[in-house]
Amino acid sequence: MSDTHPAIKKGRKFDQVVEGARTVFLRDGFEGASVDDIAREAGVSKATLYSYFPDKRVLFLEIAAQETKRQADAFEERMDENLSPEALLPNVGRKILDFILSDFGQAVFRIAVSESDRFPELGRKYYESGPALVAKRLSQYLASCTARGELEIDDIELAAEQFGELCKARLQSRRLFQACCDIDDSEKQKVIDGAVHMFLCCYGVRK
Amino acid sequence: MSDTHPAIKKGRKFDQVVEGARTVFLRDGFEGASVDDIAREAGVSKATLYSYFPDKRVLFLEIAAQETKRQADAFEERMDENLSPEALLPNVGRKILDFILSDFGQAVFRIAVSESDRFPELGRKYYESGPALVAKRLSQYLASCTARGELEIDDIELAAEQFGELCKARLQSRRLFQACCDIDDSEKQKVIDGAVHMFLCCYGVRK
DNA sequence: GCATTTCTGAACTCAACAGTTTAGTTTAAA
DNA sequence: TTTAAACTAAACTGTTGAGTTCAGAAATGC
Repeated sequence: MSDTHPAIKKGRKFDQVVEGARTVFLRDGFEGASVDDIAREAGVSKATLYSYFPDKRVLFLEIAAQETKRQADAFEERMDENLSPEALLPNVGRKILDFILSDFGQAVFRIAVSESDRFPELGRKYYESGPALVAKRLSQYLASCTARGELEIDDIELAAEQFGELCKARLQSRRLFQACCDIDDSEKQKVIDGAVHMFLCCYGVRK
Repeated sequence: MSDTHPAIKKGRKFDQVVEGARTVFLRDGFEGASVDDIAREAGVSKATLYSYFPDKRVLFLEIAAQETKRQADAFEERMDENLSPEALLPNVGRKILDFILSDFGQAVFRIAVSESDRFPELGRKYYESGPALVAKRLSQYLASCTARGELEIDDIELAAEQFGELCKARLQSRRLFQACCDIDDSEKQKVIDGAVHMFLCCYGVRK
């Protein structure tokens, strides 16, 4: 942001520009967003906007970088490795699902999918700071569980990705393709419970 | 196509137009495609194109409808209900995964995601003729397995969706976000085996 | 107060693109 | 071979949107 690269920030309305761009790009995508829209939303003149960013592309990439970072931060917190899978997985699952179904999660996903052709870097960054990061954190936790003998997993990374996948079952596509109005809480819980059950069924140690 | 609605088809180049539009729309999306491009790709003049379709939107929806139907056809064949899950699931999983990773599957998914805001109908249709259809067919099969006592499932539809989800683990996003060059066969097989194993582990009857 | 930097807004250029028109050419069928 | 329908090429209109320019207004620092 402005604080990290003060050299880039020359004026007082930098943050307004970024904030406006964020709103409009997340709402309309790259092509869909017009620079005039962004300037209006930011409460700033076009000339000001162009004094900060050389073109629309660069502005977009700046926003995309910020948002993937924001996404990464949402998952960066380490999991408590001492908790049992029975206790921890439902919470993690719920967090993943809530994020995916949130307006922000949907918007970022949509942008990443539709623009990763035009901006390959963006696709990779989204992947690294989203799905890959979650899988990595989860893998670390699962490894400690297997070390403690609470789980039995041969391919830990695959297991982590399977769990992530199971949490999205049904609901991600339903929301993405507007196949439903809204998703109530009990339905989310059913999916999470199913994911945890299936996971422990497969990788839990026999009692 | 032309044969199903001969009333719409007035001239001999109808199919060329559709074919060209298909190529360009799948490659560039709705905004990214220009009508001049389509006409050039189709080997047809713009006037001819506009003699068939009133505007770009309608042309796009025609293509989208065709492609979702094509997608549906790929999964329409009934599964052999007499096969055991151990025998059938790996094949089904492989089919799902291959489709998702194919150029066509990727292109249609990408279009559906990025245009379902502009064309809500498209999103719904994609969903119905893709994920929902697969889940439905799979549910029917799983029901017959539980009836035979080969599987033990309480929520059959959820189970079907879980299996579908497991088959995409890791590889769909990897491909979608260009986080890899290409995906070799052994990796696909590993994911499918993992999916089948997990599924049977959870829903298979104890032996 | 005065000077400097930042910002404004409105008008502008330029290119791309959707859709139309027209005058003339090709095709195919009778 | 004639005729009508289908098609073409190319020029044209109107719009939208990216990026620029500039004369002047507002904020900031001294």
